[in-house]
Amino acid sequence: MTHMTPDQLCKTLGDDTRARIALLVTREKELCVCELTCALDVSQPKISRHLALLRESSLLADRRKGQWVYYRLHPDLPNWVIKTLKTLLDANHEWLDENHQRLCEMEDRPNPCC
Amino acid sequence: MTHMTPDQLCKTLGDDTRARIALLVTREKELCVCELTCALDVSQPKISRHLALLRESSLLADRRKGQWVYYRLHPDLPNWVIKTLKTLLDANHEWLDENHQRLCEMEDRPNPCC
DNA sequence: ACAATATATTTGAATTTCCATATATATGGA
DNA sequence: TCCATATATATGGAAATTCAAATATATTGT
Repeated sequence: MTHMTPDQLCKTLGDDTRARIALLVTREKELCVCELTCALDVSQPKISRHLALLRESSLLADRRKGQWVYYRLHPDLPNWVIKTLKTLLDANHEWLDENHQRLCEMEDRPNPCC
Repeated sequence: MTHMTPDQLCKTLGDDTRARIALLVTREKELCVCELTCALDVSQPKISRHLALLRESSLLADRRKGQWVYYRLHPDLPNWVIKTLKTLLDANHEWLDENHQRLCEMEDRPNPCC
């Protein structure tokens, strides 16, 4: 996406699943699909579909590492987008808590971090 | 709305018309329906419908003053919502510029300010 | 009461979004 | 090559969203 507008960013984040993915990734720096599937406790195709939208909107970037595909915030995001994500994250840790918990308790994580 | 979540806020702002209204109101403190109709150059029923959504999501509050109805940011908004709006506004003045221009050039404004 | 202005709501159709299910593709190990 | 795991995509239908057009309501002045 050449130039993200406020409504485009918000539309991308205006869905429970995508907002949780985006804020978890903002918090954890990098997560793979199976970690997100576990953290959100939804089906893999559903996660994958929302990840595709987040990718297409240039909010997330992906890289494959072996059998896993990792998602992170897109390195070219304008500062105001990062700032917005951080504001949302900082004020809503409680809202994300259940997802974060499940992530921490996940077994056989590719890269356990907590 | 008892407790706004990030995805709910973003969903409300995830539409061109509503994002422009919200950011213009954030910038100008208070605007009436006819000012917004002029600034956005869209039909009155369209503005009114989106204002209803912004009202129902508790993002905006309204007050009637004579024949005009003024909209402002809802006084009970949590800080992170205000902060998010200001971040979006500060980084996107250019995006709003055309609307702001039309507002300034509007004739017979109830309360001209620029 | 009537007319003019400002704002809100309803209706119906078109479009978009979302999900579950099924299936396809990619990688690594045996 | 075959199988298991990880991830992506296609399909079809339900639900939500959006708009234009028509209409309703509220306020003010005459």
